[in-house]
Amino acid sequence: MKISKTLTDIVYLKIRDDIVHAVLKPGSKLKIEPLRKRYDIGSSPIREALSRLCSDGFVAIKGQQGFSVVEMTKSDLIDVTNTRILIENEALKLSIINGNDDWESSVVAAFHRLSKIEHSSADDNNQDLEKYNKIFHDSLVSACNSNTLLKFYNVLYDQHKRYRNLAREANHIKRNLHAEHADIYEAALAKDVKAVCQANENHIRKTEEVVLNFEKDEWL
Amino acid sequence: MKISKTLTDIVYLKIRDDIVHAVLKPGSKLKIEPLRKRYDIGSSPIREALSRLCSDGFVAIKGQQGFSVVEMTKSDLIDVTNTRILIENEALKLSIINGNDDWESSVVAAFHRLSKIEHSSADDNNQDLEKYNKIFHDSLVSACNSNTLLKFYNVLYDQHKRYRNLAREANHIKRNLHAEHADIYEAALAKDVKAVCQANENHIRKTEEVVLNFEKDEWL
DNA sequence: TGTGAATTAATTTGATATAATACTTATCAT
DNA sequence: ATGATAAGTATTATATCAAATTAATTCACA
Repeated sequence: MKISKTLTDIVYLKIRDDIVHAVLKPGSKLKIEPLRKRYDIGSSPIREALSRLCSDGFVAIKGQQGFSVVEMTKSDLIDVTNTRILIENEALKLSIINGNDDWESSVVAAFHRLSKIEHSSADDNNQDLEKYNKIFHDSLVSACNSNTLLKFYNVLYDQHKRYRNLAREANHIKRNLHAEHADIYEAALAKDVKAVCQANENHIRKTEEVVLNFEKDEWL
Repeated sequence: MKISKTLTDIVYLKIRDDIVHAVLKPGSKLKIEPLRKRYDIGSSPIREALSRLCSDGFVAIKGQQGFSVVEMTKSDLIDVTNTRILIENEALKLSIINGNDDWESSVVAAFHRLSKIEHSSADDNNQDLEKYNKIFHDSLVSACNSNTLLKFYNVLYDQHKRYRNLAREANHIKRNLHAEHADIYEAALAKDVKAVCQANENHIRKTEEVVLNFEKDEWL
């Protein structure tokens, strides 16, 4: 059997990525014809990708009035933050309870890899930071044994990432990401559920704290 | 401005309903041509509706091999049950904390309406039971003030309903649904968060209990 | 303001191209 | 000769495109 990604799959990931990185701006209309040109494909794959993104919560649809990027608002940030903490902490808890030695070593490996990137001070390493940050968080919840939690976790991770990208650009507060990750890491290896959840909540709430204190002109 | 539902919207709800009621069987392939005939529309609205259902977790897609109804399995039932309890209990908690008098009276009204149906012993009232059951549960969580939780709640409610329909048909255990609802209702009005969560968990776990004890031939 | 043509854009259809599956036939080792 | 496997062919179904339809929006004019 041949392996083959469909155009819909490809454009789904591209549009999702462009929304998360605010290349496609919150609230902006997603007209089919411009998207066709932008991604150089027909309207069907575009529409199918947008349909999936609707259920994921990145795109809104209004009957007969087309698609648009969902807005970013303070109340949405609060909602996404709280729900992400609920979901991710539950997944962390289960992962610690169920995790075997393979899980543990995958966490060790991911933390080590991420730490290296965090300490390197190259200017163009944001791509890598994003990538290995996700791999680290993925490894932590990977033993939770719940497809539903993992699905919600992935959606909320990227929804939250939209706000994180805002916070990073503004970059008021000096943030020690490595220390935050180390807190989670230590507690996870110690299998201390309560401490992991606390560290993870602190980590997630940092973004909320920064972005909620934005001045008007820093907000979109 | 005119109000107008798109064909995609309509067929999305129909297919979702047919999956929840096992008219479209778990694991079965969802070929476009038969669905076209069944719902009497073109392929695009069908494919867009199926794309949304993918992200909702009712439909699976494999690149170049089309759509299919997601399987029902014991491990999925356990997963959906646990996650639904997590989400719905959180929503209940927030609803009780935030709920004002309007919320309270909407709960009273919904409970009263549901009770009437539960006590009537007409044979063809399953449609109505489903409807007012949902309205009652909706009213309980309606003041939670979290769109994300409500979205997840709605998805999990229907995913769980697939199993509930199995349980209802088999109907081994005599189940006093009214008493279960009354427990939730009393605790909600008393604003007793802990009791509401316990009553809601009991309610949800009844289905799990029944279905997990099925013999092989009762399972799909 | 309100009404109605003109324009733009969304939705839907039907047709085409491409990939997966089923089926047939041919090949080879035992 | 027989059974297993591979290669090629026919069939079916998916994914995609492009055109047609229908609804929403804009704009001119009353």
